Amino acid sequence: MDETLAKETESAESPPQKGTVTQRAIERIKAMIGEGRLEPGQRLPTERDLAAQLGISRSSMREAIRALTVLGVLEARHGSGIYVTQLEAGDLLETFGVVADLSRGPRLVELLEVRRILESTATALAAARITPDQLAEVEEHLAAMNATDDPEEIIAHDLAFHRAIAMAAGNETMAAILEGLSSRTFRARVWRGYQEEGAFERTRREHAAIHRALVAHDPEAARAAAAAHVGEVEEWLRSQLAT
Amino acid sequence: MDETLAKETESAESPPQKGTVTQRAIERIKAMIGEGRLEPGQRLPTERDLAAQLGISRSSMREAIRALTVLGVLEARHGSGIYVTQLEAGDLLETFGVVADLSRGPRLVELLEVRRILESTATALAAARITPDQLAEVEEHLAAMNATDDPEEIIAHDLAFHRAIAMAAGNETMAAILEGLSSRTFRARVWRGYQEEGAFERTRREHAAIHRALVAHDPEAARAAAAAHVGEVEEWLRSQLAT
DNA sequence: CCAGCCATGTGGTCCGACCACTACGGCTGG
DNA sequence: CCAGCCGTAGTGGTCGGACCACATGGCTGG
Repeated sequence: MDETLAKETESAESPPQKGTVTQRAIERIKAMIGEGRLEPGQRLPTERDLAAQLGISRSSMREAIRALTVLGVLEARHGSGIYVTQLEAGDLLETFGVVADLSRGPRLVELLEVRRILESTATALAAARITPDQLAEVEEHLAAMNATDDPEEIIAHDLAFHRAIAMAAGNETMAAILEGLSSRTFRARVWRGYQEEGAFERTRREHAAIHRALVAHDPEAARAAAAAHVGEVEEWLRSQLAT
Repeated sequence: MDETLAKETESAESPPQKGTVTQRAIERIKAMIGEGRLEPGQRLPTERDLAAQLGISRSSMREAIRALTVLGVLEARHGSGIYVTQLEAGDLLETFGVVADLSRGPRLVELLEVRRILESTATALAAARITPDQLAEVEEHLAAMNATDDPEEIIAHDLAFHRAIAMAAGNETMAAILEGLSSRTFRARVWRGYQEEGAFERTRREHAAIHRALVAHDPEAARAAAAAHVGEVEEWLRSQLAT
């Protein structure tokens, strides 16, 4: 019954001891992926095997896996196994939405400032590169947004409108960041108050301006229109804070 | 064998059933913070109490806590308790570094493109707003970087140089994002090859140009210098990919 | 030959025990 | 009386095992 000594014999480990066991496991797996020993889409060993390999309990290994799961690095399929995600921008930047959801006050303005910078550049790039097909999708959402007065639907198409433009800019990473910066709950929180001031008409005009610039393939006009569009919301939010 | 009915009797729960128990716990805690029921810095109930409150096991609750910990929302202090972080930009955007570390190939270029856009704007803002104290810190790192030839130290001061500028721009969120975009391992990976081409001299000149623009409080010059600085690395990396 | 069942293996959940560390308060010695 | 030590209760961290829910693929029976 004296299994106490069994622990001492394991002293031949490489990393002496730093941080919690789970934290080390997270780093180990991250390193495996970083070094290319685990390819995107590849299936990992079972939780039980992984735990055995790293010499930790299954509980700790599960915490490590859960952590990497919320980070968008791993994906667990019940009954099937654990897989490495495609490690695409969308996978890894999903957590960005959490930042937007939990930010308040001054930080919301900072977030919008970042969005203004990125969105204006993305829209300018889109104006130069957008294809007829992509332009058609943008127009589709623009029309759908003007055809309804259900706030939910308006927000959804507003989001899709900007997403389509970001995609046309040809930088998936930027598109994913902007997606997070405009996450559903974030928009809902801001729009509630913003729309009460009859800002919908102004929004419609601003969207039309952006659309015109895209059709004309005029990057500078697109940049200005997009910056003004986000800037409007930004200024309104700034004024709200002063209250 | 008919233990099937035992499940049906539990129908008196608030959330019917969606996703895993742990996932629900994560959302619940996130919601508590979002609704303001948990203030930054506040201490949470013990793991055991929290698990009991949500009607789940301690194991599942621990996974939820671990998930929120890696997201920078919670902080667990061994022997003391679990606390909500200050929810500042730095806390929540720490995970951004993971994206940079795990990205490869074309995505690295996209990442640098985002950085170029943000860094150039941040540097322009800094040129307009920087105070003598902040400028002194920038110069300190600039001098330290030129005074040594230890690659590790150079990278460290290079990072600090840009961080100081981002801080001077007055947008902590942007600074935190840029910090993640220039994470240690990310820089190390790129620099290894970049410096081999004797790019250090060019880097030094570019930093000097940025510094001059800051001293002159010339936003446009600062924007151009910063964009060129990041653009150089970007172009080099792009050429590497073509190989 | 094919549909449907079932054995197997996987992640998901729970339990209970113990360890490592912190914090706090009482106790001791000056 | 006070300072400092020390014990103790309480917390997060780790472990091992058991069982459940689900996915898969082979097998069986038609």
